Amino acid sequence: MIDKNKGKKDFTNFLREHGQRLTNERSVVLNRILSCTGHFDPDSLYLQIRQTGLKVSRASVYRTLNLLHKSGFISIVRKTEKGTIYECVYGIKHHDHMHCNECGKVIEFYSEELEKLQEKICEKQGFKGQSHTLEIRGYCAKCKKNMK
Amino acid sequence: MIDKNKGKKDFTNFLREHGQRLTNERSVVLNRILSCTGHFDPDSLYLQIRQTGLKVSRASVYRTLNLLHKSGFISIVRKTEKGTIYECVYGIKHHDHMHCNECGKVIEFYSEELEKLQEKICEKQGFKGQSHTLEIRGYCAKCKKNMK
DNA sequence: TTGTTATTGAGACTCATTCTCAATTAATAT
DNA sequence: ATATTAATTGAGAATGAGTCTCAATAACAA
Ligand SMILES: [Mn+2]
Ligand SMILES: [Mn+2]
Ligand SMILES: [Zn+2]
Ligand SMILES: [Zn+2]
Repeated sequence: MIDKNKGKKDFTNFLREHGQRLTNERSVVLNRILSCTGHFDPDSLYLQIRQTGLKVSRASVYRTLNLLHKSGFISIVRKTEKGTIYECVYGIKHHDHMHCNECGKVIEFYSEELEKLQEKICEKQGFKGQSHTLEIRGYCAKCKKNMK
Repeated sequence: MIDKNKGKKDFTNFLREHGQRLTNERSVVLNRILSCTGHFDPDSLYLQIRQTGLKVSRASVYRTLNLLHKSGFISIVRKTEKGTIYECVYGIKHHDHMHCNECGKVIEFYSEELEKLQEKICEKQGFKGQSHTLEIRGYCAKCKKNMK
């Protein structure tokens, strides 16, 4: 389970280093994304927050998401026609995604071998890799079967 | 070099199969993207076309780019705040990208080993991979040096 | 506390992309 | 070739995710 107190402390430190403050609004958004298990989009997040009775404006949600992205708490899963999809990566093992073109299902996977190979490829180019996004698109097992 | 005639034929076939027609406008856009060596965005493409004296509306450029994407002539490199960046992939060997966070340089690379490994990983999940996008972000050799 | 400065929120604004619909054009039938 | 039918185009309006403005407010340091 994710340690929210540590998260709060880490985020505060990030903000401090940039001359910024931990406000109530930022704290609310932070808490919400630390509770998110899956992928999410800004507006759903906003609505979820409002449903709990807390008041944070859309502008602040967007602003905070940008901060959380810069500080590495969340990462962008993909950008669709309808907006950006994020996921919380704080205290969560890195993984990549497969995306079913038919039903939209998302499969998360991790391969040590794949990570190592990417590092090797970066070295060959003199490139210092920091992060990466790999999305494999195609058909999940179920949809694959239904196609015949 | 890319065979534009074959390209035209292939695109026409795609359109026919969908009850659509190869118009002058679509032909102009197709020709332009087949001449593109690097990455491009819709509006630059539109302006390039206008500069050659040809008349194609923005709406048609966008519409045709969508068709070219669906038919596999172009692929989306990345979506930025400022819009979508495409590249022509017709008759061009697949590759992935490294992106320098500092200077914006883009390195294209290809690794047979990486492709094979991805296939293996897909099989393990019962997933039928069709396409993928891998973007590695970090620092290019030059920027890496300038950081110290 | 007090002073200083960052932050917030409502709504205006941006701008890439899509939509509308009357006029036009490609493909097909006669 | 000409008429028929349906797809396509373009100008500009519309959409909508995300950003910006700025007066009011809250965080923080002393
Ligand atoms: Mn994920
Ligand atoms: Mn490329
Ligand atoms: Zn599926
Ligand atoms: Zn660089």
